Amino acid sequence: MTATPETAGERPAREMAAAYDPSEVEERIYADWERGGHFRPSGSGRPFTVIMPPPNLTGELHMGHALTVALEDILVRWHRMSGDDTLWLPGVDHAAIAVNTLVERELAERGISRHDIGRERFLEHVWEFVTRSRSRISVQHRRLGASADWERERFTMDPGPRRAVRQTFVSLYEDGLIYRGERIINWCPDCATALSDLEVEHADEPGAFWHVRYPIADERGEPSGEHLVIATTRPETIPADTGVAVNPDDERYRHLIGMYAIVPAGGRVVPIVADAAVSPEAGSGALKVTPGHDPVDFEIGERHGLPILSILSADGHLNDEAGEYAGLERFEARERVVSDLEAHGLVERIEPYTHAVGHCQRSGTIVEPLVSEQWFVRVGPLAGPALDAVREGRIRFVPQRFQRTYEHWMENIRDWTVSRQIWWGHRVPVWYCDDCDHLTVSVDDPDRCGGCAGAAIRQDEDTLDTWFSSGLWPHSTLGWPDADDPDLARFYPTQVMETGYDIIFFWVARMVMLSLYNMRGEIPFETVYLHGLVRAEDGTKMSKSRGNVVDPLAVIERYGTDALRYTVVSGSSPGNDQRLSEERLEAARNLANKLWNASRFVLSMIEEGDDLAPPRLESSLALEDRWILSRRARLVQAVEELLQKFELAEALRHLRDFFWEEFADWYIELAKVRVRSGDRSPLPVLVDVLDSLLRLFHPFMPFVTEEIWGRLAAVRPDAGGAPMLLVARYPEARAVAAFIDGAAEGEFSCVRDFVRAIRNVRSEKRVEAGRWVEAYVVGAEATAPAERLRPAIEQLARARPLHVVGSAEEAPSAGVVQSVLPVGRVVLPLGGLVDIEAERSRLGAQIERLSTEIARLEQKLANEQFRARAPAPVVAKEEERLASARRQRAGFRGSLQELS
RNA sequence: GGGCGGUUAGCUCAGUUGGUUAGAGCGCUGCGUUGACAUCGCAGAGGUCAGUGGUUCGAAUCCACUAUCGCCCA
Repeated sequence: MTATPETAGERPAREMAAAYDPSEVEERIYADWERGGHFRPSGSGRPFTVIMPPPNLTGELHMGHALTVALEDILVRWHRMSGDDTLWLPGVDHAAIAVNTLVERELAERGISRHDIGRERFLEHVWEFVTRSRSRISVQHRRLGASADWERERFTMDPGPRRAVRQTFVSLYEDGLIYRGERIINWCPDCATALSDLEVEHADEPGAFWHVRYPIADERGEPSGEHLVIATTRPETIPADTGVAVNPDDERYRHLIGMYAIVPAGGRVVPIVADAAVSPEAGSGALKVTPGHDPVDFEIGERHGLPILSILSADGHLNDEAGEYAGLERFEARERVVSDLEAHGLVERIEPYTHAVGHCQRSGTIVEPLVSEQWFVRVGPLAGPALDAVREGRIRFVPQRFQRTYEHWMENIRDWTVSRQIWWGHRVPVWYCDDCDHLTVSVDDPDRCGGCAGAAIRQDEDTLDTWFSSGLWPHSTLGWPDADDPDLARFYPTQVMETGYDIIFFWVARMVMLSLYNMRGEIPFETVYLHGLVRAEDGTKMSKSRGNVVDPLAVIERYGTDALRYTVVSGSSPGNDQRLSEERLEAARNLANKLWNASRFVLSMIEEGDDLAPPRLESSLALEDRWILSRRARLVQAVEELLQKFELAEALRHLRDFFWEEFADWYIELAKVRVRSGDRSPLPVLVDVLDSLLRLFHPFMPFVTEEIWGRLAAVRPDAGGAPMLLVARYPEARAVAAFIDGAAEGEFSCVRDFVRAIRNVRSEKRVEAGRWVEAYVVGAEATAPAERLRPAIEQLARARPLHVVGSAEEAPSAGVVQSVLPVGRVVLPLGGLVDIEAERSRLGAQIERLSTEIARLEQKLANEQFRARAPAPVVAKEEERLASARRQRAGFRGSLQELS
């Protein structure tokens, strides 16, 4: 065939490169979307709101963010295309401690400490950093394809959210749910601030039990000559001991209760008390009580009126209270105390001991429990409603198992330390008065004391835990506390909160508590969708210290955004971790390319004058058309159901399978045959199914689909007048349900089996791929469809001449290779290629396989219990399988007989 | 110590009301490139679904126990 001159109709395709090049497409398309204002809510339809978890200011976006963006963008694009009034509100978190530390470190490089320059100057430096960092995050989000409404972007330090923080603090204070008190808290000497319990990570570490002798004394402090052995893991805290405790039921020590002990470092005489909290099994069974530096001891101390000694300063060095150890760093002090004790013969033995040690989540430093005056949120009263909302099903977890995790935490909740000794963040809105004791707690900066009206007031120096402001995120971003904000009325409560399971307590739980509190019982979101971690290829957690962090932007450069999104989404089953690998990224890139090329081909087939109106259900439709349209309808249905159930990866798998294995591998191949013979009728079907596929795929792989769809729309504009794919209508199951055609599917699958059977025989018999072979298709009931698709079978199986016959008698039996199928058989007269012996054993093997199958089915069907209890369709199915297996076996037996 | 999750092909993983002969990607084997795609096509090999016991007509799926790995909480 000679090359024909290109027709005008081939124009759109000829512009398409032979391979999809994301770098040429993505940024241009994103700019078009944004310029078109398509990320704003449409203003009509049911509201659908997602508030984006605000990434930390500090860093580059990582794979976790990429997954978040991908999952949320899928939901958002799907709802937008479904006609909902969709709002995806992005934001950024000020990451108080992290940023404070980062900027301090930058300054330290220039030899400056924040205290040298003061609060105001320091904050200027921070804001400078904030501006740089925010723009970087924003660019990264756009590269990921996030269709978020940037005009509504919020920062936790914006005036609105700031006001929300203050209002919440004031309300909680007035309701008695926030208080200031001297309590034992977790102190990070590195960050020089208090931390909440959640910010402390426990890790088992090898340490030791130092068994130390405490001499016994009478009330005048005179040694009695006796001593008591106490095991401790932290000997450096001995100078802060203010008591010794034993279990009241412990026979060994009962006689010592009421006596005194001499603290072996410092020589203080302290009382020996009885307390049930002491476990007789732990260590020696006697406990040194250090209320200033241990949470359990703090409580024991309170019960027995023991004084609190605090020997540690903010930077982790011992202070003057530690006497001779003052000025030593805490671990140096440990060594010194131990060596002094040893010198005095007071160490009985040292026992290796592995125990859980608390580390600062940010700096990794070992945290010190110490007594300090801080602000606390009394969370108990907030936890009740937060539990109810979940138990009553008003808030739902996906996957559901996390509900139990949430409930367990809520049920055992403890007061929340919210003040931090750093400057970056929301400053505690409390003013102290130099003239009276009154605390002025106010939303607006006061100029005089609320108690005595004096002007000598000072604001609290501390700032609030970052999570305090992010806990307000679902409503503070929508305008609260301004009750008149139209966004709050329209978009609250939100529908989905999608985030990592690792921040259920930090964030999700607190959002529920604080939102219910501020919004008078209205929930912040209906569904909490939790995803897992994106791990490195070897299954380890990505971390800077391991150096195995994969940068999403680097991946995008190499594979494209759609490939990245496909990879992380297809690998994510809710709540489970996944591993990222080069292979999976390559597979995803290949899919994008396949989509591109299949589309390129379909578009290239379109000619001027082709009727491209969507196909309608008519009897004139060819079998394969009815088949693919039926399959599409089922696909639309499956995707719709799966998306509703948040089964995004499963929906994507259905899409991929339909596209690749049905549309590309079969329908397009069949269409080629017709079009080459001059039949234009497949065009409307090709175009329409491609159009649906682009729409269906779009939320998952927005760029490649938008790019192709633009070319498609140039020849067949959207019926609804959509200017771009992201605002075109998403296919709905309801609209295509009528195309479901079981008969067409059944007939087509017979034809497909015939083609496969012929290919199979050819391959087994090593017939050269290019060679045409004569073949018989024995159709039985499938004769009519086989006849109708004769040209397709010829082409796809490279079988010519092809004889379609009704029964086996009409096909030759000598010198042939046969394959018997459930619906019929194929017969290839391969003459010299046929090895009779090989053929005989091949058929024998088939017969044996079928016999086993038949025996199994017969036994099953003979079982009265099965017939009585299994549902009728299941029984019928098994019967059909049995009949089919018997037919096939009969066919093989016949063939075998004819061979001899 | 309490709770949760994983264990399915060589590797990474799907498998959501229990019902064909358990699937995919990658890898592997054979064949294939003049017409969408070698970032591809066709054909194929490969699994006692961690183990044991139980429930059931029927179990990868439900229950119990065991082993092992991991996570969270204390």
